[in-house]
Amino acid sequence: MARTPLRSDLIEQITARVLDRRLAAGARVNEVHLARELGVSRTPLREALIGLADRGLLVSAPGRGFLVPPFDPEEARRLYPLVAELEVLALRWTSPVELAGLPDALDAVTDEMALADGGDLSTLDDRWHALLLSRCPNPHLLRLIEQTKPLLKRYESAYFARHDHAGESIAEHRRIAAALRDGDLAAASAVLVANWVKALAYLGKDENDHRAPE
Amino acid sequence: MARTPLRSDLIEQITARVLDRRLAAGARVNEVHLARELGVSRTPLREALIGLADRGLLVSAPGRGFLVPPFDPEEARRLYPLVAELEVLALRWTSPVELAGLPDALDAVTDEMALADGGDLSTLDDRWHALLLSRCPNPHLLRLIEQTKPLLKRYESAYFARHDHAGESIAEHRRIAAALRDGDLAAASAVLVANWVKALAYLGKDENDHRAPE
DNA sequence: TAGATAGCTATTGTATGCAATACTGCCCGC
DNA sequence: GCGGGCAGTATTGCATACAATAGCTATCTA
Repeated sequence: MARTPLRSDLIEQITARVLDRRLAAGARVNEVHLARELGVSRTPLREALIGLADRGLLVSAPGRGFLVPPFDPEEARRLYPLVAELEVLALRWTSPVELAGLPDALDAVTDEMALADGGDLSTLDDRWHALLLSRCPNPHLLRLIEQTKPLLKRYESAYFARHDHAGESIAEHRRIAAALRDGDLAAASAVLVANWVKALAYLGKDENDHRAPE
Repeated sequence: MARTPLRSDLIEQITARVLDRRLAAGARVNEVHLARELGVSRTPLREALIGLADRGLLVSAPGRGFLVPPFDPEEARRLYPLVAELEVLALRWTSPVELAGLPDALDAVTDEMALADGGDLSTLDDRWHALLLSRCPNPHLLRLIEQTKPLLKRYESAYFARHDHAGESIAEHRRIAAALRDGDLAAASAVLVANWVKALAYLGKDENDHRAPE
């Protein structure tokens, strides 16, 4: 038998398709077609779809299967502060000594960001945030964060591509690391929230680009 | 076809079985037996199990199916503050005018609690908290809370039964409602967190009763 | 011509079937 | 007596089959 269930791989693949809009916002998911395309049967595919629906990346319409939720500026306005506050909470629950050990590693990733361009930026940003939270001892909080971020990334995918604000974001990352070095959790949290809010602000500029074609 | 998918009912029924320990902590879930017992086939049952595993109420052991996670005092110590902080966040994001409209309805539920006894207390407590959060405009945060509470309830089930602290909890509920009436969000939040933390403290007293039989 | 309706197809929701792994008990060797 | 290995069974994971609804098209009616 498979030592890693098919549905795990499928969740990743389908998530990728939602994020890069091969599965368009507002579109229904045809189980037979998608199963053919992914080379699996409907059973594990449905299991994956259910998992994604539980996380909110898909919605289940009884009798009509699953569909990709339409883009909704309001939803983005709710998701960004939510992730920001969850990350702050994770920081608050990380022991000071663990936090003190993070800044060097964080800055190393930031250095990479300064050299990288375009598509890599988003990946490195993910790595940076994952590292920031990596010492939080509350696995349930981390699970909630991991479940929520893909929803946000759907909106964020255009952020790094369209706006040349990488420098700004990088500077904020360094400020957060510096604050952690000083043991100033409040300052780190403030900049962290600002970082997320700013991402939302940039997003708002071209929110119409994200609407469902209808 | 079913207008409400079977898996929804199954999730409720299985959740109930986990909470009242008909599905014991640490035990494996036998899909064939459980499907027979619930009168459905394995397919929707598995869908329900996967949904529950996504929420953390079950864990998936590749090749070995699903099992009920063992009780872990450490986990309880993480879950209670998490739910407390999430509820505070929900309160923070509820508009002041909406909040001002809540206390009367909240106290009505509290009145019921004062009259009720035993098993009903937990249900009423749930109703009270649901009402408290009902005006929060962030559906994703509410979803996270709803997903997390069952995990906590597994630990909490002994709380209301074993300790005669109902009066204390009721008093705190009234203090929260009063603070909301005064528009004092900080005070309401503080008591709310204290309420959750106290629940955890009581829990700790007989945590050994919650261990898995092994 | 616009709207309703009936029949047909597409698609989902559930059940069953099949293959591979994990568990159990027993036997054997040490 | 005890641990390792082997055969048989139990159980999972995936695939397929079936039944019922949702949606679409075309025709009919007003």
